[in-house]
Amino acid sequence: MAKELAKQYNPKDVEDRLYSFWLEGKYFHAKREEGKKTYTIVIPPPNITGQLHMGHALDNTLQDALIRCKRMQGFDTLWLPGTDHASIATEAKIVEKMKEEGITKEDLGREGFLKRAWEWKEQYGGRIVQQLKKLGSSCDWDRLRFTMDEGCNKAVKEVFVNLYDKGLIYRGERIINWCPHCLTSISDAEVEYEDQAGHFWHLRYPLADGSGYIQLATTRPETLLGDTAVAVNPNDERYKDMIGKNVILPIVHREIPVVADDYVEMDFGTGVVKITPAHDPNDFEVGLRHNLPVINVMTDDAKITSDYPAYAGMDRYEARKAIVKDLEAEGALVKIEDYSHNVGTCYRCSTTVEPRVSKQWFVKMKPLATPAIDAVKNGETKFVPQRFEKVYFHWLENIRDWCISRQLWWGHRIPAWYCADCGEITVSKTDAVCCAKCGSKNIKQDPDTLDTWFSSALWPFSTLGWPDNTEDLKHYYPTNTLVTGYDIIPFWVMRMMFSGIEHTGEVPFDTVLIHGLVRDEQGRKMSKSLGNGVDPLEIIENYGADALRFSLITGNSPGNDMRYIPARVEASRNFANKIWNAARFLLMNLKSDEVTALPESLALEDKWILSKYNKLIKDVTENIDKYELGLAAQKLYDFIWDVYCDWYIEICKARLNGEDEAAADNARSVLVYVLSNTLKLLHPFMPYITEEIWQSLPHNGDSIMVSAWPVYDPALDFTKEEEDFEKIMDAIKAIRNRRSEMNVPPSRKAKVCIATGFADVFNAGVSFFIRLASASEVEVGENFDISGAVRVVTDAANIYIPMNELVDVTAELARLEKDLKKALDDKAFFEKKLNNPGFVAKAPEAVLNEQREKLKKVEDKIALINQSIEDLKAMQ
RNA sequence: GGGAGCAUAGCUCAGCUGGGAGAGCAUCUGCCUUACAAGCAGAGGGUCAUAGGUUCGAGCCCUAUUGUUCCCACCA
Repeated sequence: MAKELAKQYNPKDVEDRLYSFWLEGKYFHAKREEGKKTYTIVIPPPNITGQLHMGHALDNTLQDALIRCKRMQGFDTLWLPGTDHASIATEAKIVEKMKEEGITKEDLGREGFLKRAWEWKEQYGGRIVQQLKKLGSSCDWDRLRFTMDEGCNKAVKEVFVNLYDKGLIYRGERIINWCPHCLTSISDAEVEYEDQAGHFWHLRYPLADGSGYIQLATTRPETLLGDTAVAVNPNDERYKDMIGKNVILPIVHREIPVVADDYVEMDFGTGVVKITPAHDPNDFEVGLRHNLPVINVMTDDAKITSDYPAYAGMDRYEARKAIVKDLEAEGALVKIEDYSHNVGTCYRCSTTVEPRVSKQWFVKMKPLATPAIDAVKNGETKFVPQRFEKVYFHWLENIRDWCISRQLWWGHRIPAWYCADCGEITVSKTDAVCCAKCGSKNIKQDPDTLDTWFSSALWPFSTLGWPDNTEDLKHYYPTNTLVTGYDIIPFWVMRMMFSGIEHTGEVPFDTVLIHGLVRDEQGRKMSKSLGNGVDPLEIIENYGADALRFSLITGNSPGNDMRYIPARVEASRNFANKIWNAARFLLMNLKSDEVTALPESLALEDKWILSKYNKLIKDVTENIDKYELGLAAQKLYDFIWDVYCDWYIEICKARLNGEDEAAADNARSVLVYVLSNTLKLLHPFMPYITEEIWQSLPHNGDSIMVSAWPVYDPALDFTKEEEDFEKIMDAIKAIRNRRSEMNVPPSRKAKVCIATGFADVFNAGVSFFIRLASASEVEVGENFDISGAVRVVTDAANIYIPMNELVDVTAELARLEKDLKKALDDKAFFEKKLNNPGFVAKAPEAVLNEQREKLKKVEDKIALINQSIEDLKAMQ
């Protein structure tokens, strides 16, 4: 048949064509096959505004590898894809775009804005899906979901109402994190803290009775406008008699009390804290304890309110300057120190968060957190690597109520209506038309939307049809593996866990596979502002999806960050090319398209490769089962390149080019058998090239992706033959080594005489020495009486290469002495170990035997070297 | 302040339940050997951060130290 393939693998000729082929074959589609075990992954839904980045590439490569493997192993697999509406991120982008056009949200109104947002979603929401396809992701696209589609909306309302009815959702006036740029509240998890250089302003507040001053320090002097007390520690002797007195707030000249509260550290600063309940979470708590008034001094965009005409309209930093100046003028400023402190910023826009008291909706977390903690503690869900459990526990154990309302339009609108007549709140799954209490039609829906993570928290079951008890839900829930980065644990993993347990009574997945970040070459986080992001699509364009996938899978261990190193992608590309060329070689030598069985009579080398391949199946399968994908991929790399290509193909050339047609046919069968089955093992990692080659080789079935995963076969365990063949390999390596040391070019052939006690083994390998060890002819015997030969000794043979003119007996002796010394050192090493009574008594039998065998081999080798040395000496 | 990760070849990193240290890239030496120069055959290069400990045996387990990265945290 002699098919002609291009000399180099060209992914562009292959990828789109095969992806279409897979789609047409509906191989990605989950069919709900009765009687099969299920395996389900729900995708971490990428933001509709997003573009594929390296993090997605890694995350989805891992998922695809797992799902493809399980699919081949016969599971009823579902990889459910979808996208996230990403309320705050998307709304910010749209607003920004509108700004360029000179329009504001208010210009459009809610309806108009949402229309625009949906248009945006239609335009860009599909982009990321297309990009995931370029990676080779085998998602069930027929089940593509969106966090704001009809089903997810239904689930969101159901959950909201359920939690409200149980008293787990409430509305309250609390201090929350407010982003003055995004103009919305954000949750604790959405605040990122960073160290910022700032100042410490030391101030003094005069006591109202004129008996002196109290001195304190602050990093935010502008909040002084809202001070409603100063606090000291109740045990602080210095201030004991001031407790209960009043001080006069500088500038504002309002009298405020001195209160005693444990929150104040005596050793820090002066031991006095100004209390601004409206603008600091701790002060808010102090305020609650002491019934202090809450005075909000800022507008929603962090400008001073009109209550303070001198500063009204100034933003918080302008106001700070002005106030400091005024404090100084009033003599209230004692000194200014440089000070570095932790400042909360918005995780979306990096604006400094302003703590603010406002009326928001909250989820009561404690009752939900406890079962979620237990589920991981008792092993219902496990983290891989396990250490990430700590992050999970830490968040859940210290959790505060979750602020879920957002002052945004793009998202799930809160299903609560307020009655203008009686003030009752009506919470309903369906749109309310009248007040549930008084029946008044004068009701208004809450204008706010829900935190985007509120809907993602339901993702593993909302996408399967919940709250309806659909076939998919019955079949595929709970899901199996959740794959995500460690940075998403508090945002998403934790919330899916408590939501799943609360609403379905089951954990949403049994395993959370955590991976790290993909960093740039210098180890920096990839970011837009640094401009150091690497575009996975560009890499696919240049090197192919398989090369990208393989380099993301190998060379890192679960949970650890990795760097993107171009040379590694190149190495993976080269690996793809290597496989490609191995296949080309086979195709050039095959005679038919028919699948042939393994031959009845296997040659030594056939048994060797089959045995190696058989062990590979076991190793790779075990590694994947343990989520050690990097190890599995590495083993495949080594097997294909070093074992199959560098040795087995080379060895087979003798038979393929030989006279014996039957022997050549046998070689063909084994070559095809091993390659096409190894391709199956590699398929989860490199789906395209494996499919392309598998299809061009003799095969049964339509696609490698639905072929059966190879299984370890005890009948292919040829340990004895493996050892025998390795005797030949050792000899070939030793000859090559010695020739290289002596700078003998491969073109210079020489006779090889092998003195060995394993004559039958070496006789079976004669042709290999000719092809791989530059032998002109090979003679195998027990003893040779040759003068002036180059000597090579292995533990199984004494090899003579008569290249008289090259032989320098002195040099030859020196080499042998060197070999001998090494062998004697080895012998001493093993003897020492085996003479250690502790070792013999306590080491496991297998280890003992292994060491004994190694000793035996080295002793054999020493005997052979000694013999060779004596021969040479006799000739001198 | 609490917690976690990392420290192994010149560089980037593997090393699964402890049994004589590995890969890719880089370097050096030979090779266009009719699958592949994106290749083949060889070679050099490591006190596995430091100090203790457990063990017959430690890169791996324990303790401390140093350096580094990250996460969390209310010291104004």
